[in-house]
Amino acid sequence: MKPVPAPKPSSVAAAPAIDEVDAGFLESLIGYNARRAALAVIEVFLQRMVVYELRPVDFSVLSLTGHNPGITSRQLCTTLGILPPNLVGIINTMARRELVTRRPHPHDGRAVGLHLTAKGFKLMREAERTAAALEVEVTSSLSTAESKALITLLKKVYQTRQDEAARTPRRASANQR
Amino acid sequence: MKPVPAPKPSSVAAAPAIDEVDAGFLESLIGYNARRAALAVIEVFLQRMVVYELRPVDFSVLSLTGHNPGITSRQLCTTLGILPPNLVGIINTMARRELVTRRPHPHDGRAVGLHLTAKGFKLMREAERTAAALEVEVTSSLSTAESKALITLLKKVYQTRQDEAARTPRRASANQR
DNA sequence: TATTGTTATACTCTATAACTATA
DNA sequence: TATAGTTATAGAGTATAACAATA
Repeated sequence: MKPVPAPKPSSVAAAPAIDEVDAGFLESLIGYNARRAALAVIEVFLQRMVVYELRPVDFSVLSLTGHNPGITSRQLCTTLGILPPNLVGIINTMARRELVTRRPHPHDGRAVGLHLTAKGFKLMREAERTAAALEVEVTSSLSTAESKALITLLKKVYQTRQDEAARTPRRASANQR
Repeated sequence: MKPVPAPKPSSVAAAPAIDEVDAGFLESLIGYNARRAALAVIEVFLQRMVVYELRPVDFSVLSLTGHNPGITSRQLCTTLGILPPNLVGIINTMARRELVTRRPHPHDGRAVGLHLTAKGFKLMREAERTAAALEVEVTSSLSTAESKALITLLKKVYQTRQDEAARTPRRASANQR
């Protein structure tokens, strides 16, 4: 983006140098732009959540469990698009930190209901407040209407994908993301 | 957010089961929605690019090199937000596949200019066509105006983040996400 | 027979340190 | 001294297979 000295009118255009990268094609793709935006926001998220020792997944599990007392591992996996083996460690760590407890499921002996402790709820409230503040910051270049529109459009994209995947059963219900 | 059967007026609310997960809070966050949308689109992208043996990074490198002949590794890294050590293997593989060649940089003996071979250009054109087709598909639930708006809004989010990071030099220019 | 939760493990992606050649 | 490219390696994140307990 800086002013560049005019290219030497020299002869051999054999292997010219690039001074301004043209990423035009990539920037026309939803996937590319959505990934860049997600990474940019998550970068800030990571910084702000360090004090709570919460990674994005941890935050998601905390928030979902707080708003859905008794939720099962399976439900967390389906909602967040993560695999059961990878959730075990997350829950274990949170249990060791005394943020969540496992209680027997009311009518399924295989399943376990997850619940936040008082400490867990306190952390959830603080972390959600921080996330909400961060949200305002990250959307500072957008109007309120634009922020709402952005979220609506993003949901349309992934919910449509999700529905189509459900309508095209690969075997049963495709598990991930 | 779907209608939920009225809670049984039963007695012990000890450990109720969750039948519909409320992800309301998470769904209010740009980062969460952008990540979900990116993953949904990339999933389709992965499937369609299998025939070309191109992962998203490979595609990006191929496209950028095709549109910017003579681009350096450093420029690719900066543009795509990947680290130099992780790019080496990508370029090596693409060179082994005879898609790119390394040529001396016109006026910097340390740098190497990257160029597509004829085979590389052919693959780039095919892959870009596929990506463009996929784009139409993935935005089927959006109007043309909505698709354009979505991309504009996403760019606003990450370009603002990017600019602020540049204005707050942590040491020099913070390289990575 | 199918599903929940779990262990063990492999694979991919991303990050850090250190080296060389050139500027 | 700083930068471009590279090597080796460490660490996260994500994936598959297989098992016990329950449905």
